[in-house]
Amino acid sequence: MSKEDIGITVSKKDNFSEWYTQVVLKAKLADYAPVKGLIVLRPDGYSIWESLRGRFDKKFEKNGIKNGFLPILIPESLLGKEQKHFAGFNPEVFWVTHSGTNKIGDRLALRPTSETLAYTMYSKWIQSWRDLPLKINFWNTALRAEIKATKPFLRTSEFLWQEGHTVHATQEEAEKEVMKILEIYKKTVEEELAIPVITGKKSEKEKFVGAVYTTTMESIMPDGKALQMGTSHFLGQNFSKPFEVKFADKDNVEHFAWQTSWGISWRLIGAMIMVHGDDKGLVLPPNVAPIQVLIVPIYKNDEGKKSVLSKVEEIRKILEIKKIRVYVDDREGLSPGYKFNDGELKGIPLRIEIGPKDIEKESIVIAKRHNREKSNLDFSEIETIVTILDEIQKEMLVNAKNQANANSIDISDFVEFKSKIEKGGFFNAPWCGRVECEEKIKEETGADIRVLPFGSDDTNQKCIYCSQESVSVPVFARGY
RNA sequence: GGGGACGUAGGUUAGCUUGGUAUACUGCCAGCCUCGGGUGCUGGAGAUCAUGGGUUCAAAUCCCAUCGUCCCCA
Repeated sequence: MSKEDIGITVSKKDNFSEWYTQVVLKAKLADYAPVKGLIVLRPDGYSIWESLRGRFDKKFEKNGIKNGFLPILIPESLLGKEQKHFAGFNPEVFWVTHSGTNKIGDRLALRPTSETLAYTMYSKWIQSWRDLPLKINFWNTALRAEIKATKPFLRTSEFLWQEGHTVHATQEEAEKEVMKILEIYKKTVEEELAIPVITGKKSEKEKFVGAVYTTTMESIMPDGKALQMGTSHFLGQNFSKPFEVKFADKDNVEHFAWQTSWGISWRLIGAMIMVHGDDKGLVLPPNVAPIQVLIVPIYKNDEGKKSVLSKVEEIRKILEIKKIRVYVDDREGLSPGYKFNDGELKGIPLRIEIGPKDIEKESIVIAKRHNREKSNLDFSEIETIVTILDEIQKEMLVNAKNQANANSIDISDFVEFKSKIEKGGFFNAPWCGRVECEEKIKEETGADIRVLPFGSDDTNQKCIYCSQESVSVPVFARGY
């Protein structure tokens, strides 16, 4: 590896896939595990996850959702109880067949998702209307054997996620919950990760196996491909019936309950990398950055070192009182330039440079990561860094929105659709609502219906494929 | 589902055609020098050449098998 290779060696524009992998590895977010399709999360990567998790937990808690923990093994007999669900997941289930040298009769699945296990428990816990609603969230991992090419965070055979499972007395309440969760997801992703999303429903073909319907949030990546950012499912009574999740109502009549399930995964980290990163490496939104401010002290000799470092300490204290996460890079034997590049590779949102010249002028140099702008800031204005970080966070969302808009088009001609899909993008195209057309479009273009955005019903147009009357204008795209 | 590439030090890799005890850079360690955009010098540690078998006086190199990983396209 030459010196240049410490950093990112390909441009995001020319080789997106390679660029992405390099950022993940070189920014030390994750590394490949010795088993195909699995990755190891390193502290910088895990810290982002923890931070995101904290933001979600706060909102879940406000909504009356508590955290629990489920074991990882599910007996086949349970997993198979809801047949469509089982058929959907079976091809990618890892099975545990032995305990030590003994063969296990009812083999055990490493959970691909936990509906069947959770609802087995729920049926024990719920007897009365007084037990409802029951709202539990689980932070864990799920395992799905990926045959397709894997990619850190985006497609791995084991992934970190949360799966929430709620139970309600009425259909109306359950459906409200589905929407409430989707709103929490959208808000959190936009506010914390600075990634705009489009929310709506999945088509019948793309919905979660076992759900009545699936709501989703989708984002467009810079390479024009769509990424599913999170889903919230209305399960109706599809699971409560086979799993006997039922309760006695006030009138003492027994009813099957209404259920929801929903999840987001560390894919969100992958999305964040893709949307914000650049040729210098990772770019982190301040809200989730493990380190928000990097301070690089610059000095020529011991005397300069002393005065610079004491000033640095002063600044650090001011920032820490303001609850800003600060790291002083006082590593010996490394040049400032090295430290600048290192901080940029890791995506630290704001860098402070302070040397003898600055002490003299009573100011510091600040460099913003997201637009790489440098400017001066007086000692007396250090506290405004709180506001600056806030502005960065907002600017990143605006930039991402512009990027997403530039990648979305309204389209009503299939020939044009086919010719333009190669370059990627979100295509808003009218559709008749029939699965045959959906399948044909997928077959001929590789694009599927990512989302039927809320409010996209439209009967005044012609289906882009069959020209029959449209029912809506979904977002078509090729996906990850 | 289809196709391709690869496995040699922590990382990237040379050597393989034509068999003869492994090359460099980077990273790491120690010391010195430096420090406003990936510093320089000196010294040092680090490799059962993926695994198993075969051919041979001799295998990273040739042959067979196995395992593993990555990438691209639908």
